[in-house]
Formats: sequence, C-alpha cells, structure tokens
Amino acid sequence: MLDIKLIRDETGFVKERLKSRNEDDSVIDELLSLDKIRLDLIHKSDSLKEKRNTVSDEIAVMKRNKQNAEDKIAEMKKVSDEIKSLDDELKKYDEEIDLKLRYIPNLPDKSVPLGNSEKDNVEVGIKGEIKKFDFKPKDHIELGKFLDILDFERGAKISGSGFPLYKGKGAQLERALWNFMLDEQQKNGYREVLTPVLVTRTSMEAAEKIPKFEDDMYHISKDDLFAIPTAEVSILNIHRDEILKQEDLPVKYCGLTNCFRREAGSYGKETKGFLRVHQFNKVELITFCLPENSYHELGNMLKDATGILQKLDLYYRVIELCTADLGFAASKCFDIEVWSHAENKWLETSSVSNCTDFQTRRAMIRYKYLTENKKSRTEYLHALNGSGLATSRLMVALLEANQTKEGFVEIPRALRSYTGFDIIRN
RNA sequence: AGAGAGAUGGCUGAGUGGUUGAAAGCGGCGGUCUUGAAAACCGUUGUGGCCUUACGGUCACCGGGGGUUCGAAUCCCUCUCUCUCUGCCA
Repeated sequence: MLDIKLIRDETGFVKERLKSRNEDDSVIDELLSLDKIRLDLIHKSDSLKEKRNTVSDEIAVMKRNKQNAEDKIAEMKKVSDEIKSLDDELKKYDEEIDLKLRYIPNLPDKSVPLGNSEKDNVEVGIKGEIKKFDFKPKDHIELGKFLDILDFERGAKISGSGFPLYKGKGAQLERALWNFMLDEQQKNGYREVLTPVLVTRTSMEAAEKIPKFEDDMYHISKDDLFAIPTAEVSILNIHRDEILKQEDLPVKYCGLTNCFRREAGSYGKETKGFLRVHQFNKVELITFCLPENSYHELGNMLKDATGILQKLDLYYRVIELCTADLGFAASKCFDIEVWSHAENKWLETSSVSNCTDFQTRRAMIRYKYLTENKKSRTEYLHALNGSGLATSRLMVALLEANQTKEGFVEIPRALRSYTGFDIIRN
C-alpha cells in the first residue's frame, strides 16, 4: 500500500503518477478528506486521554492519602465515555481509509514508459535465434502426445482442465529443469527455500494479493487458507513483521513451488496445453534491499532470470511494461518472453518487478539505521520479485525449439547432466 | 481431535488493579582505564501515531480482538499460536 503521509504531503505527485497508469485519482481526494477527519479525532481523543491519565494519577494519590476522590472519579467517567465514542468513530475512519488504500496500486517509477495498454510496452532486447525447420514444427501438445510425456486429458480427468500430467521423460525433464534453475540461482547468490504452498489470509494481505485478487485464488474455506499463485507470497512473508540488519542486505531467496491460479474467465484457444494452466511450477526470486539500491537490484534480477534462457539456448526477448500494464504492486517491471515455434508468438515466462516499499509497508519488513546525529530509525525495505523461471511456458518453448524431423526432442546441453539422457524418443 | 501449560522489550526472565514503558541478567552501543585488546566500572539501549523547523511534548502498544474500571501487562470473555501428554495419519 501507499503511505498515507505521501498522499498527504505530495498529493499532486501521487495523482499524476496514478493517472499515468490510467488509474482514477479521485480516490485520493476522498482519502484526504477522510484523513483530515481522522487526524481531528486523534487530536481530540489524545488530549482527553492525557487528561484522564493525569487525573487518574491524582486519584491514586488521593486514595493513598485516604482523601475523597468521588468528584474526580465521576468526572473521569464522563471523559472515558467520551473517549470511547471518539475511538469508535476513529476506528470507522481507520477502516475506511485502509480499505481504500488497499485498492490503490503502486506508483510507476519516473523511468517507466508512458502508455495506455500493453501495445505500448517497449521491447528492450532480443537474444538468440529463431530455429529454421525444414518441416512443419509440431506444437508442444502434439509432441507431448507423440512422445507420451505430457497427458493433458488424464490431467483433466484427475483435477479438471488446466492441471497437467507429466509422464516418463516429461516428468524427468521437468525435474531436471527444477534442479538446473535452482542450482543456477544459488550460484547467483539466492538462498534456496522450500516454503508452504498454503498460506493464511494475513500472508496474502501482506503480499497485497487480497483484497484485489482474492477471487483469482484457490481458497480452502474450512481453514481459511489460500493456495499460493506464486512463491512470491510465501517467500515475502518469511520476514513479515521483522527488522532486518542492514549488514545482511541485500537478502536474496530462490524457491521452487507449485503455483495455483483459478484463471476464472479464461477460455478458448489460450487455454490449450500449457499456455494457461491452473497449476504450474516456478522458481521464484525475491530480493529485499535498501531503497536506494532497488533499481540496481532489478537489473541484477533480470540478468539472473534471463541467464537461464541463455544457457538453455532459447530465443527470447525482454520487454519493459508501460505504465498502464504494470502489475498492482510494481513500480517498474520487465517481462521475459520465449518464442513458441509452433504458435509463432511470444510466451511470457517471467516477470521481474521492483515493488519498492509497497508490499513491505503492509508486511512491516524494515531495517534499522543510524541518522547523522546517531539516532536509530527504521525504514521499509524494498522488495523485488521475479520468476527464474516458470516451467510450463518454458517447457513449451523447449520442446518446440528442440524437436527433430522425427518428432523427437533433443535436450539442451546445459540440461543433460540433469536429465541423464540426450534425447526423448517415442 | 481430546486434556493440560503457556505467550512480557534483541534474548532470558520478574511483575496479579494506581509514577511499570515495564525489575534483573545477557546481548548491543558510547565512555573511563589500556600501547592495543580483554576484564572491571559508568552511562545508554523498543515500536508506531499525532504536534513541532528543531529541542521536545503527547498518545498508543506486555500474542490478536472485545469487556469490567476513574485507572489494566495485571481481572473477565473470545480468537490465534506455541509446548507437553493421549488419539489419528503421511
């Protein structure tokens, strides 16, 4: 969430930045008027509490001296009632302000290209080469079926559509990718974690997924637990309500988890095979760092994510999202897309975002530092997240780009020590 | 799932209605001493809101929420979590 103080002090700036991402900025004025009332209530309540504290001490002294304090007690009873009604009122305003804040996205960084839709995203680089085939390349579904390594029909039998079943060398290839990617990211300085995939409502709120995206997630009502749509949620919450030591920064994690997304409302062509699924696997990267370093760290993370694609020798591009296409919590974001040789289009396989202090403010993830006059202060860290990478779309690109005329799939060199085989035949 | 115990500041741990924001110890930081270090001694050491240019003032916070009271870490209700024992299960 945004800082109400920033909204209060830099109203024009906040509005301008929200407008740049096509957000309605009228909520800012609503917030300011609520905030004004809230501050007024705080002043009234606090000064009454001060009075109550003082007089209560006087009553204690009088009682100790066996004096009669009935008058003061009666007076304070009234004061207490007044405080109570002020605080009840205050609570209503707090909740209303908080609810409004929860629906306001992060502010785009000044460096983010302005735009009105995804069409205004900017391509910042292409690496690798499109493979030339002297035959018509099969898509990943045909390959999966022909080689008997992917079984979307039986996956659907088990859990409904969008829950892929990997078989034989398909399952082994998937597992090889996990190990390869985790090893690579550890080399890049990320500490490996294996987190819960069911998390509490509080954790989802801390990651700013609730309330805005509650309907997009699987929910276990009996225990009020949510299946994570990304390990970003569980990893971010590792340090919820903590104050990290400045000398430990940046703190970097990588973790592989299943990811679950309801994808309600999606249908048609996009949903076939791996292109849009309810369950997939992803290695997630999270960095907690000092505010002044977060954009530098964003560059590092982008490099760490694309490094996987380079080693796998895949054709990919990086695009920078424009203001209108930024994710809710992001101030700046790069998407990495791999080429599908059968579909002849780009597939998003990673998204690397700087979420600045947007999540850490709600999650209360901070660090401590000394000011110039040696006063200790705490400040919110910046949090970044990125996929490094998601395997489902990656698998599409991998199978399609490495297929042979016979319909076999060659394993990229970097993966062979992980798979233990060089080619998948039927 | 059943029975019991517990949750206090970075940590250990006192505190059961009125200078307790909280004893004490450890740790941290600063200082004295020392060539340097250790030891010893002295001092200091939570977070957030609001007011203030600042100094500072004030309010809140002893797992979360609610209640009793002039006044709650302390009493009552409730929820969550942790530990021990029993049951069930990977």
